[in-house]
Amino acid sequence: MPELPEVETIRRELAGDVDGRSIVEAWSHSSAKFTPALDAVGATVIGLGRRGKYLLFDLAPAKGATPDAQLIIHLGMTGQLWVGAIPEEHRHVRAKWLLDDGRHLVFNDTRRFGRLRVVPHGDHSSVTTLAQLGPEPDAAEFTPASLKASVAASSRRIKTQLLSQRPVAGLGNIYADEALWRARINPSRRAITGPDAQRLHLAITEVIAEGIANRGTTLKDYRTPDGGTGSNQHRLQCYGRGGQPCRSCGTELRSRQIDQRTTTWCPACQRS
DNA sequence: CGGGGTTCCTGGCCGC
DNA sequence: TGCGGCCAGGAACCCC
Repeated sequence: MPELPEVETIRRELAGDVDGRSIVEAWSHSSAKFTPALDAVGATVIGLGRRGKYLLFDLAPAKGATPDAQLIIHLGMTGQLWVGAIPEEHRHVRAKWLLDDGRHLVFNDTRRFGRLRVVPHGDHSSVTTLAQLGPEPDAAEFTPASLKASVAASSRRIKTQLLSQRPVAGLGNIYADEALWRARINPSRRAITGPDAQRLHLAITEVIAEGIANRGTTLKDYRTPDGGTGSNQHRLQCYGRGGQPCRSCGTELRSRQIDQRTTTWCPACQRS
């Protein structure tokens, strides 16, 4: 499931193929999640950015002009994005844009949890999670103090809060479990101390940076734009390891649902 | 406005 | 072999 490291890897590898390209025509699946793809026809892509798990294509009316719109794409669970041909096995193309170099920007999404939209440039008010998104993990505004304050503003469980994208942007189920394990914080906690916040802040910045360095975590569907896989799945210490021994202390890791998400933790290292 | 519940989706896997 | 049931889960959306 593309989280920040996967989306950032896609952004880096896709940017050179779309920058400066005009969109000649578009096609989309009939779902309202994808039909806004057609709104990008006629525009020129003059930059590719990212906030959290959202890709932001800067669109201008002409090459080199100031952007007046943005194509926002969220990849959901199984979204894939690349520039080039559409091989036979990709049966779940949900949108495609013909570029002025004759190639297609392709959005393939098996389970249709992804979505996209074209908005006035910088106006994210119609994408609520994006509008309320917390700071990037590597931003100066993201500090142990900001993390502690954000968590204190709600009484929900820490795992739930991290997935809400408000204390910090970009964590999904994988990197949230990894960060909490590394910081030795129980996912069911509803408040954190100053030292907890220090450890969790460090753990989040580390797991995200390492995920990017490893070009993302490929468990099943995630692919980079060139069709390759990430390698971070070989570095996971906690996610998906319920019933197996903790890599730190040997205790059997436990799993249970928190807000309908499978959550794994070490009952010894991550005491309540 | 925060928070809880529901919904969207397909494919892989399991047991019968 | 076929098939029903279950599971994976990010975020929009509705409602109180």
